[in-house]
Amino acid sequence: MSVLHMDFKDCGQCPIRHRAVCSRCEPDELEALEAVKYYRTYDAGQPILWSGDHLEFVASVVTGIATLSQTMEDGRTQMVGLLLPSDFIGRPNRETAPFDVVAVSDVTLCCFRRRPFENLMASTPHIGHRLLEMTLDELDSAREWMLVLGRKTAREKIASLLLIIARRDAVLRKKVPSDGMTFDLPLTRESMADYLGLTLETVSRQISALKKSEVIELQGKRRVLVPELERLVAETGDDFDGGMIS
Amino acid sequence: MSVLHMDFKDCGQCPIRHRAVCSRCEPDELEALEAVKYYRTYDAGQPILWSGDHLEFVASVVTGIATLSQTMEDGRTQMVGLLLPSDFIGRPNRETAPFDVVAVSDVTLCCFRRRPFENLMASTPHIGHRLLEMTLDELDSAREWMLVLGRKTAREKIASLLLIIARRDAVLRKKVPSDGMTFDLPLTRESMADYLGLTLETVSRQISALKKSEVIELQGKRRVLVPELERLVAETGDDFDGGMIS
DNA sequence: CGCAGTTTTGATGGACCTCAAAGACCGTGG
DNA sequence: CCACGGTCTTTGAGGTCCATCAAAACTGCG
Repeated sequence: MSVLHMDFKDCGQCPIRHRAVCSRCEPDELEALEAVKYYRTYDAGQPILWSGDHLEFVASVVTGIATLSQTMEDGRTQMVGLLLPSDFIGRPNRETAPFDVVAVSDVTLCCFRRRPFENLMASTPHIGHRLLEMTLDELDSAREWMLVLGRKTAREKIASLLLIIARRDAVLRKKVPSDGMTFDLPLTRESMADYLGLTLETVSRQISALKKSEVIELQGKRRVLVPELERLVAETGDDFDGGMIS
Repeated sequence: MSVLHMDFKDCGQCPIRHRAVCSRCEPDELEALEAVKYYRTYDAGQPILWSGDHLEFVASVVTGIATLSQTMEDGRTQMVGLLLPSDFIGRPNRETAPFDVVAVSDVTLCCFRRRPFENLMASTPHIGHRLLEMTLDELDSAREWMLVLGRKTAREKIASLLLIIARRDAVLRKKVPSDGMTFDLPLTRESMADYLGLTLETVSRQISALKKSEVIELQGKRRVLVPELERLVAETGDDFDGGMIS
């Protein structure tokens, strides 16, 4: 951990340098950002922010995975986003967090105190432009997910989630999703259920069903092999691959 | 219609001047925008954009209501957004429309050809800032809607939708939602079903049920009276009012 | 081994969907 | 004025998918 920590103290070495909110910055802008940034780490399972918390910082996810979720008083939970490396947490000009943010794996954040960040945004248009672009992408993803939540069957929901994870995983290792690929599920059955608007039992049953139909194979409980990508895509209910990864 | 048309040829007279993407612009910036804008109108029911269409313009809704939706090949439809006056359609730096846009009522758009708009955005930061702010708000709304779609019961979904429409209606007439207020449903039962991830029969049944429980009264099929706002809020499943309108 | 957390599997019930038909509303034309 | 058709809405009957409740199997770890 501390080794990594060392590594990206210098923005030039940062693993998310080319995708994060800072990706468009010129060297001098980067220097200004570098002056107000600091790193924080969270262990798997730890909360990062509670809904309603005062926002003292905004941040980029550098490593690890976090979830964005909402919970009703009676305990019903809906995950509203999956935060992967380079994704942005928080928003300028807002005092409080609108959702819960929880570290799913060990997480490292690159944080900026909110006020200085807001000032910087006003003076360096590249940050604002990139943030707009990222936010528009997030909005499209959220809207696509609304179709999954509102209209898809349990089986289609599972297939959709598996496909998304498969694609993101492929992007991370700079490969193209292909037949025979394998990937790890970063989420528990319960988290998957919270993402999909199902119960964990239904998630388990549908994964078993997809296995039985030979759409996927399991290597242990968390590792998935996709023999034929086309068959998984067919199970999502979408007509075709839907135009690549986000 | 043509009277209105005359009215907002001058941005200074525009009804959405203070909320739309142009709301932060200085007089000279407004002049530049004014040079590339033009109005288009659509009759109720007309499509404005099909998913996949080449985007030649971006636009603000000036009057009327439009929906943003997605349809699967087998016909299942999910509405992913409701576009009201001042809401923005399209996105800079994207060639094609990601969703269908349909006029629900008669609609007037203030359009900007996309290229000139993109250039303007690069030179006038106020537009980009406002668009970022609006997009972040939209993203929060979309995420809140994911909880409705994923976790709420049919009755809670209906109550949530009614409350949202009630609040937006109150904002439009510059009032505060209150006991005894009335408002019109701009959507058919089928559109409501598409918004809520239900069937139109279930929507109808749950509206009847809320009427029977005296949470709402109906004046005709499209006009709703809310005797006690608190009771409607209670039916949404949310703990309390959730911090005002967006 | 024994325990806690996670996952699977089974049995049952209920919320919502599907199919069907009747009722309400509205404009058109006789 | 009423008949007529079209659209929207309501209501009913029955079935299905998924939630709920319950218990067993698996996994990792002290």
